[in-house]
Amino acid sequence: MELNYYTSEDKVLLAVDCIIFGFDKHHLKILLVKRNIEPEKGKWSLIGGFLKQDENLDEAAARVLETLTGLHDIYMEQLYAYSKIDRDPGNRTISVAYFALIDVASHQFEGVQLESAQWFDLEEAPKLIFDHDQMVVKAVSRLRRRALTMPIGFELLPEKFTMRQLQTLYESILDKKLDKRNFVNKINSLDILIKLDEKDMTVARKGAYLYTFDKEKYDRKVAEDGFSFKI
Amino acid sequence: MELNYYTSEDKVLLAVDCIIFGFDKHHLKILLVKRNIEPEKGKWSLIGGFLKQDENLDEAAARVLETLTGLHDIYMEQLYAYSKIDRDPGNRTISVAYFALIDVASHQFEGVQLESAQWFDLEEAPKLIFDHDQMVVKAVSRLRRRALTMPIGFELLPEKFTMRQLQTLYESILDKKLDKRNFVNKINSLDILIKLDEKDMTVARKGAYLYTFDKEKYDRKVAEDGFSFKI
DNA sequence: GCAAAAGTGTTGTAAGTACACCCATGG
DNA sequence: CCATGGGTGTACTTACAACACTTTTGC
Repeated sequence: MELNYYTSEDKVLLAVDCIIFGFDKHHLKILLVKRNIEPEKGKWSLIGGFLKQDENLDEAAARVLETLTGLHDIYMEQLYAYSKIDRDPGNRTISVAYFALIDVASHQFEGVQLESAQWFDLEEAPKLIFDHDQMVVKAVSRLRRRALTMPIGFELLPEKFTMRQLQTLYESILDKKLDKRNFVNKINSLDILIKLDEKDMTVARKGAYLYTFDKEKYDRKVAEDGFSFKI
Repeated sequence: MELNYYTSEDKVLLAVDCIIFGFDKHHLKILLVKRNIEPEKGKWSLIGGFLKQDENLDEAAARVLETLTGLHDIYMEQLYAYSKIDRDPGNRTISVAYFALIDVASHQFEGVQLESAQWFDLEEAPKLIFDHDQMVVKAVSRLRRRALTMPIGFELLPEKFTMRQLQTLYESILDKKLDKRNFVNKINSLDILIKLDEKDMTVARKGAYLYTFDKEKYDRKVAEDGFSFKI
């Protein structure tokens, strides 16, 4: 039974749109779809959907992501609410943007083949409908800030990765070259990776050591000391 | 004429709630109201209102603020969208929180007297309705981050202020003591204040020099060099 | 003349940045 | 044996942190 106060107030359509970042060992990518409903049918767009009565925004964003990719338990974060009156010519709609981080390689998701979804290099992405380009710009900037202060880069990498992959990822996110020795020193000084007795031999004759992120150790350090991740 | 696509989708009530920060030369404060509608009538709350069809969220937040305080052209920033299903027992409502910065002293606003609104020291604020406490926590953390990286502290101060007032403001925001000499050196090295030939004689026998924020100079520095404000 | 707040520099320490060579291996 | 990318340490520079005494003037 619902009480229904505020009966005289306007109601609106509330959408979520997801900026999905991926990394394919060389470039930072975003996942886009060809929109299959009017208006703007056939144009490139972020994936999105409408909030339902029985879910909160986080759940709606996760649902939208899972519907397209089949993936769940993905890192997602609310970005910003977009509310320009005529932002969607189809109807007055407010959209709350979310961004998600997934590892392109590890997850062979079916959805991307089935739907008309496609990965784009961030620099080569097409123009998007509505205010979606604006959302992407903000998402990139948020990702950059997060990557510098939280260990979220690992969400974009496979379980096991080389130092060079991690560095390339950071170079993609920050859009600048980093010094190899300084980067390794910095990462090692954080002391939150496990160096495995295993090498990736595909990457060089010599091979390159594989590492994994030690989440337990990281969580312990944060809880115990006032440890804070900083690149 | 409206097109009305998406006709089968659920609509929701969309509210804005404002965390209004002030500074009274000693303490960081927030402005709260005694709620005058059901549910939770009579309890302390952030000021809020519902989004109307003919305005975007920024406009709604500005309207809500002006309705209570009579103030306009106030620094406001969108914080986060809160969407827990039963967050408001009156009805399913999504709320987008905004925070605002105003100078308590310079603005003698009538609203605060008329409505049952009241300034509270941040530490002494009462428990608030719904998820408003959670909003305040996030707003404080956002304010802290902004204050360290953008010149928004001046929004909370009168046009003319002393170095000590600026330092006390930062100490309130960051909730820690700062070293007087280091603080002055840091601020002066930024080179964005104008030192006036005028002293505030109420604050000490000796008097204290007054300063103003040189917004033009700041904007120029940001545009020309890659200058970035950092405390 | 003294209480009360303003004003002012230096030195040590930690973090960041720049930089070049050897190693291991598959072909 | 050589081409390729992996792996490693040091010196310099810059930002941050700690710290104490003199000045002014109303009472």
